[in-house]
Amino acid sequence: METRRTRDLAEQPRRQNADGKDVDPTGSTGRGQGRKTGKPTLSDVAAAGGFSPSTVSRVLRRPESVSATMRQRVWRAVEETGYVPNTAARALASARTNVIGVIVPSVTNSVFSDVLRGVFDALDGSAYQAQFGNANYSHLKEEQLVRLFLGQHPAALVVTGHDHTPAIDSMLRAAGCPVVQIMDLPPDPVDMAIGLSHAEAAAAGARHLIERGYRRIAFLAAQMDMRTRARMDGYIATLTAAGLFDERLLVTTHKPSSVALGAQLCSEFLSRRPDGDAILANNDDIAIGALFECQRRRVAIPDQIGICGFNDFDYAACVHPSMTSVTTRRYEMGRRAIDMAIAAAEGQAPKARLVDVGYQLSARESTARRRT
Amino acid sequence: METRRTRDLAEQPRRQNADGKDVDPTGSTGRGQGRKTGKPTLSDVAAAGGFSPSTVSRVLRRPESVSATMRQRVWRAVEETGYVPNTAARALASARTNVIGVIVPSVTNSVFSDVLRGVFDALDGSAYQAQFGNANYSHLKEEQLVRLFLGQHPAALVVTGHDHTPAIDSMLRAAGCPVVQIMDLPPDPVDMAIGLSHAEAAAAGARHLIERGYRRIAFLAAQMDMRTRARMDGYIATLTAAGLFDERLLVTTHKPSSVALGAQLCSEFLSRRPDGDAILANNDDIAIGALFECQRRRVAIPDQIGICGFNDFDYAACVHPSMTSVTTRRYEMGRRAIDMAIAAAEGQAPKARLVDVGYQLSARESTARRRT
DNA sequence: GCGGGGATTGACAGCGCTGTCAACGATTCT
DNA sequence: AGAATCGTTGACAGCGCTGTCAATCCCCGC
Repeated sequence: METRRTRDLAEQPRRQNADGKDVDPTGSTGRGQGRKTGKPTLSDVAAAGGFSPSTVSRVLRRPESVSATMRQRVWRAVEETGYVPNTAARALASARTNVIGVIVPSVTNSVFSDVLRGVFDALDGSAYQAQFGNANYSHLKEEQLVRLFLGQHPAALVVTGHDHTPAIDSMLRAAGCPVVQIMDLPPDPVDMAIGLSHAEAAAAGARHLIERGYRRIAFLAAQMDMRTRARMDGYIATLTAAGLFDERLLVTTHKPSSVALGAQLCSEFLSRRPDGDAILANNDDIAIGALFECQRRRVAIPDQIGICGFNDFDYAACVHPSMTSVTTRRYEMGRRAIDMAIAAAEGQAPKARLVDVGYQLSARESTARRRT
Repeated sequence: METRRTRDLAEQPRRQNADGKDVDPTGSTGRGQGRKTGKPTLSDVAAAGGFSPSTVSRVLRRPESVSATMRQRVWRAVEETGYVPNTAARALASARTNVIGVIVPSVTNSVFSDVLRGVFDALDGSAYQAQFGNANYSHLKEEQLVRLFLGQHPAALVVTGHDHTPAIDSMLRAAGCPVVQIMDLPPDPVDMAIGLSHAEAAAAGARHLIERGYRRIAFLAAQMDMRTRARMDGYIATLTAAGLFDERLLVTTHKPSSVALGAQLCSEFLSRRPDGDAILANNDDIAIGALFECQRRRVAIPDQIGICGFNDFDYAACVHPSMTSVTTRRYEMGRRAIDMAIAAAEGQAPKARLVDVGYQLSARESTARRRT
């Protein structure tokens, strides 16, 4: 803190007394300016307006419990002093905060940036704020974050997925605050959950490809997290049922998902199975990478190879040829998760513990093969 | 809080006394378990181990100021009680926090998700955490956020850009904590800044197109924020200097940037200027949207139209034809901004107040026109 | 063998706010 | 008119932690 001494503008009257005499223009009993931070406190406001700190607190917390005249006077005093409540003091005294912890496995992944947008929008205008944790697809990191967040008495916690370690699971179940699991439909939700069945969604994509006449359908996936596995399961089940499954159709890696990686996986598939005729991608970035790779190789889409992505990012509809994808409601999950968390934090009984936001197959040109 | 009663696992011994008698196994003077939250407090740890709360606090804050034996005993007691420090109490007592406020204009925009990734990585392993604010490209919202964040005594503040309102500017200058402005090179930094000259970077893109023989070069832009304007200025200056500027080459909108919008802007340009031969896009999503639109119209890239994007997102190199773009170091800005903030928060003098991370032109196929 | 100095540890008073309870009119009811 | 009631406001004791200052102890040199 030595590095910069910005002048403290002291926008408000600061009854500083360099000579030791107490200067209190209001003549009230307030204890004067806050000693530590220099910022006006509740008592300063009370002193300035001539009422008790309790009243000021009340006006700020539950205005309806104070008479209209008093409310007006307090508001004026708050403005005059430029008072800003001290979050830490409030949290300490009330043993609660307005912080909702949100833990996602990645901030880079477009999937989660859509979720975060929903979160921000839901929070906007509410009295709550989010604290984000990036678990980096690591259980260890997730555990640290849950511990850290819970230590701060959050109003609620939003976590991604349901494949927690036992330690995390028991911490969540003992959290003492509402917990919302997002993205999945856990069989045994900790508290509340909002998501979709990734297995079913992927199965729908696979079924679509089969219906369009494709037979040798690869599954391309990176970042083998739980949702990816669930999608793979849905894919395998569908292809097996149709008598089309073959181990060599699975092209996966543990590296994080990206467009470049999609191109790579596509290359691998085409060299491994030169007769391959379709791709079900675990994510749109993989799908679009595969699409570009096909274009580079002058492989015709959708006639030689059909491609179905997953998630339906905004560019899926824009590429040429436009890309078929399984649409997921990521924004909605983020938004409603926070709505549910806030409602629960305020004591409302949840309308539903488990919300299925579903999915939707958005068929476009990349799978529009003429039936064979 | 009525909705769910998760059992409080009370992982640690909780000297609860239902019958009113005080049960204190240690026989020490500690005041027993915390009444409010039920969680163990500093005094509980002290009581459990038989030393004073001050000592425990010291071991946690500045271990080197305590004897090795004591340190060991305290650590053991902390583990036994499962003690987790109360952030609010610490913040209140010490009038400081370990929170670094980070305000960005958008979380959806890939530009900022890269920055955030840098922020998360820099924070990881440090004792600090971030609190994010999404200003939504609104000065009003930004002002609220700055006020809100500053009210919480952050350890530092990271803000985007430098076109703040006077109110924000004076709040930042009076912040009393380190402030890092990112993305730009402000002529008069509030405190510290890390960024690049968007005008120069865009000028480099424009120069590249001119060198490649393009003459009727459009500037496509959405989300007319300050950086977009700076880029437009760089573009205009370069084209004007080359005698190539024409108002009708500017195709802009205030809508938020997206791939779909890029396609739209491209359409508009092509219909407005059927003779247009190149596009300098303000952002890669605009550029890629334009590229797709050209493909849809069977306009040859790079021969009929050359396209240069901005930022160099990971897919720029993957599309077909691969896309020329001006590379910016977004991850680095996020990462180093936090490093600078932490260093300053810990009293170190900044190595530099203004850091220019530069840019780089990544020439690829989309501008590889045979010279005319 | 005793005083001085440094290294450790403990005591204590808040940090700014909230929740609880008491006090105080102003009504309303009997 | 007196009692009971309601609606408001104020007093006060912490919430759990830290910073400061005082107390204690140990080691050394004279």
